[in-house]
Amino acid sequence: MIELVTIKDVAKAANVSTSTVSKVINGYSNLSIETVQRVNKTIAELGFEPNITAKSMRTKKTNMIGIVVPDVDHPFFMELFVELQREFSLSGYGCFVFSTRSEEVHEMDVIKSMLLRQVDGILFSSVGWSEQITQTLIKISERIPLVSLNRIFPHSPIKSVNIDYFEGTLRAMNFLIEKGHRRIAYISGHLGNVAGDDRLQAYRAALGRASIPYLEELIFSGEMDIKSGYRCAREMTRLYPLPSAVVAGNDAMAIGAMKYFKEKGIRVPNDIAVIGFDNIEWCNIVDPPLTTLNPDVRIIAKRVAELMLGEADDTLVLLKPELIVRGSTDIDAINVIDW
Amino acid sequence: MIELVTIKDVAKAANVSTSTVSKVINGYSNLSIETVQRVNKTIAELGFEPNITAKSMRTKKTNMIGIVVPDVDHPFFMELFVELQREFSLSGYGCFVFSTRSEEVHEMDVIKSMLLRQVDGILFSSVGWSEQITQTLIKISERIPLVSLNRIFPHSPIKSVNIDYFEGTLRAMNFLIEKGHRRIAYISGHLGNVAGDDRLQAYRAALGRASIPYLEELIFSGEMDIKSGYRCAREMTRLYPLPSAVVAGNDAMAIGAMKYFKEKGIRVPNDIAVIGFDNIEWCNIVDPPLTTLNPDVRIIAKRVAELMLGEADDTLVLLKPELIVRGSTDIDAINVIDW
DNA sequence: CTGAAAGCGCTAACAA
DNA sequence: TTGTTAGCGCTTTCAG
Repeated sequence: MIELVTIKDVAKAANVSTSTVSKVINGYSNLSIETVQRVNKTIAELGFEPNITAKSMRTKKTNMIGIVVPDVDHPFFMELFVELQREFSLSGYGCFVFSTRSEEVHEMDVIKSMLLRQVDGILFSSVGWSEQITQTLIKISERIPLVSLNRIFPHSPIKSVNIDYFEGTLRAMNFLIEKGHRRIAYISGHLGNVAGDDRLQAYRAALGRASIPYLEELIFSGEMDIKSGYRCAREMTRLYPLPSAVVAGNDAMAIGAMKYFKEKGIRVPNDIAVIGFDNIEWCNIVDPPLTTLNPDVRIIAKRVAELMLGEADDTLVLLKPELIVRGSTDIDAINVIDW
Repeated sequence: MIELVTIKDVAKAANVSTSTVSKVINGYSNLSIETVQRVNKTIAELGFEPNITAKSMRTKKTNMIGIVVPDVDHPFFMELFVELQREFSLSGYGCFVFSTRSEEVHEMDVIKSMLLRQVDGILFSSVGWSEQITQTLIKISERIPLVSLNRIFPHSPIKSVNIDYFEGTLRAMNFLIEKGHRRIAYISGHLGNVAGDDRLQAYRAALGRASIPYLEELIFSGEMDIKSGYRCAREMTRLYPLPSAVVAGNDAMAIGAMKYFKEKGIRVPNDIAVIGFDNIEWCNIVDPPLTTLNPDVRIIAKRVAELMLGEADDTLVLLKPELIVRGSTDIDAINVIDW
């Protein structure tokens, strides 16, 4: 089961050369059936398992994909990681995850350790726009497939899979505006971070189209986590009048905000409607269930794998998230769960 | 930044032999200061990075740890993984995660892929008690360090880190009994799974000590996830009278149960008190916040790393979880969050 | 203190 | 159809 038998041992036992064994292992065609059978039998008998490290060294392929996310702890990236792992394992690849902890300073370190591990491909989810990192990534992409999540690198071999945050946020805003909301707050990710910017633009655009003035005071900014949402909500309650709705850059912040509102007796959605982004599992657990945009992690993972493994010709994928209406915006939303 | 410069290039450029470069890299002592400096300078100039694969091949060490959990999706294992990764990276190790999806049938596959990847150590969280797996693990443990989570392998080199589920459950039960609860339900993990058994025993023991009869009808069993908790709660409401408290094998099931109660207008803790196990982040988010047992993931990760890397002499670690009282058992629990 | 040489386990021309 | 040979990039005796 667990041993140290090498290709050499197999060769000797089967009375063939090591290269023949190698060919059998790798399924070459020009081999006599008889030989193949004999070698396979010996392999089974000796319990031989090819040494992947040695193989990697020769072929310069590790069959490992590096996945870089801002935050492994975050439910969205967690769910994404699980799907990616599933997806890549279908093609015989393993996955490493690395977290930049949402800080640009860590991005270079993470890149270094992946390169050190000789990954065959990288999925990179950027935090910021640092020129140095950008150049490094472009350079890397000339050697190994690099797919970027939610950031486009023009004029480079870097392909990208993007959630259409603009469209998503627009949908959320239009939904609220159609319901009559006029005073809508926005809880953004860190401004200047990749995670923050275009969602906020969509917020502005939607207001513009509805001729609602953009008010600086309605914009809050956090770190994409529950705690930040909670804090932003606290800030928000200093406003008078309170906004009638709030859109958050992701579910975690929306959930944090809902928590604060609940503590203060502010009712969701009666006093304030809330919309998140990501459709993480917890949207269904919180009370009321959270209305959100669903980017469909499964599809994302599939597209990423396709681009990475060269199974698709696209170089840029843009995924439009679907609005999922639940109790945090509609008091009588029917939230059927098939449990 | 990203290159293909080898030890050979460095050697040539620095006018030394490859073995000298190797020695410099690995910090050998018997080298003239002058040489070391020159080599280091060249290394920097050429931007040389040692090829870890080649190194692994020679040293037969990959510096990778394999982590096997029943379910990566599960918040508890997620949090554990993050901590383990942090902990092991301190010693220069990377981590793979593998999920057995809580099914014994997948355990062997997972073991195989880890072995194929030549991991230097394994953390294994068992699902069941299969004899075949047991034997395989013992065999592996004779070659590489194997640490088991929550399961003890007597008479083998397998060390283990264990959460004291018995003690924890006892604490939960005693807490409830002291508050006057007599009719206490229990939501267990799958019986026959490692995750299920001793917690249920503690439940029984606590009842026994308080001279409360054990009733089969108060025992429910699920799959350790939210959905299961929800379903068990649904079953439970068929009972008359409703139990005044329920203890769940983990937080996810407790949270699922709370969700069902909420939907049915059964108030927690007024109508029924709820206690979970794990102290995952979401305990603070749900409403009311969930009383639970805290096994301290951070400590677990630390101990695991110690045992794995041979930094501790223990062979068995037993961690007593602390009861954290929140609103799901005490209507006026003060749940201070330092947000 | 430094270098030559052998080899980790495997693959891939190239020959036979 | 099969075997010979030459490494991949690094470490590690062992000589010098």
